[in-house]
Amino acid sequence: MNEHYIEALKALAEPNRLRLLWLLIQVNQRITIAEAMDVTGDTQYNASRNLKILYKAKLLTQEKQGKWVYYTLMPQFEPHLEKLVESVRSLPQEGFVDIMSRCKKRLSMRVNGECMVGPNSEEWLGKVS
Amino acid sequence: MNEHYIEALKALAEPNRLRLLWLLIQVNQRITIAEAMDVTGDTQYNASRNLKILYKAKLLTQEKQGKWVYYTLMPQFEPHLEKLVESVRSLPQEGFVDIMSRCKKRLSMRVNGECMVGPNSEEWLGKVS
DNA sequence: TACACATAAGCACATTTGTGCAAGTATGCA
DNA sequence: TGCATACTTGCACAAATGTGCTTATGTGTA
Repeated sequence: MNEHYIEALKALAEPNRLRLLWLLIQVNQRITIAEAMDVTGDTQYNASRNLKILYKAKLLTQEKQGKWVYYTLMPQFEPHLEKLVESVRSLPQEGFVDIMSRCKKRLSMRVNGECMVGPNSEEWLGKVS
Repeated sequence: MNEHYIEALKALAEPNRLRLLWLLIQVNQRITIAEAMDVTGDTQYNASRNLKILYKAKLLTQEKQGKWVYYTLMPQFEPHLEKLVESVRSLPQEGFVDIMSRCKKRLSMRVNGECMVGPNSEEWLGKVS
């Protein structure tokens, strides 16, 4: 009954995942695992695993497109889950400014809203060096 | 920075503690460990430990009075924490009806708003048998 | 002072959770 | 058809977390 809610709380009670969801809320945009890796500096395993955990907690939707997997913020309709997401949304930006600018840089490499290059590309490394 | 927030999420991501906080929100009343034990059926150790974890996460306040320790919902002023508590408040009552009636029974044993009897008292066992 | 009782703390142990490494699946492109 | 690339899964292991049992602390009362 509220196992679903507990699962969402657990998913968020980990700094990397909280950061990921915060990002997805703020940029209001779907994101691939490759992009998440570049932005957070996480390994491929962790980026994939953490996004999947948020997905299983029904906080994100998943959408496969060619060789990319896009994750998007999932709209919530039950009041308690809606408020939980709002709570994350109102987290102060303080600790997130760096991540936020990296994310914007990474998303600017899109073409027609589509991710084009994989993780640790030349283009990306040039941009953030 | 948001370690405090993470700590609150972790504190809530456990069914017994979520239930305790939900109760404290709903009854809008301080509660002793003895009363929590009777209401939830938890052992003394777990009731004490879980209330303390919620207290350390700054979701409750603690107040010692004679041999009793009262815990009370702590008002939140930062938006993200305020909304987190509101999220718990809007959890559907479904799974909590039983606990809620037990809690009201237990609180009706108070005298002038003070807890008088310890856990597993004759009076309590008579009431719920 | 001695005793009863409410709560806290220490220890051992099982379960869960996070992480790195390595192998597997699936898609796009030459 | 073969290869590079995006992502997933399985395994081993360390760290964190939940629980029961027992023992300590601290308060009220006779």
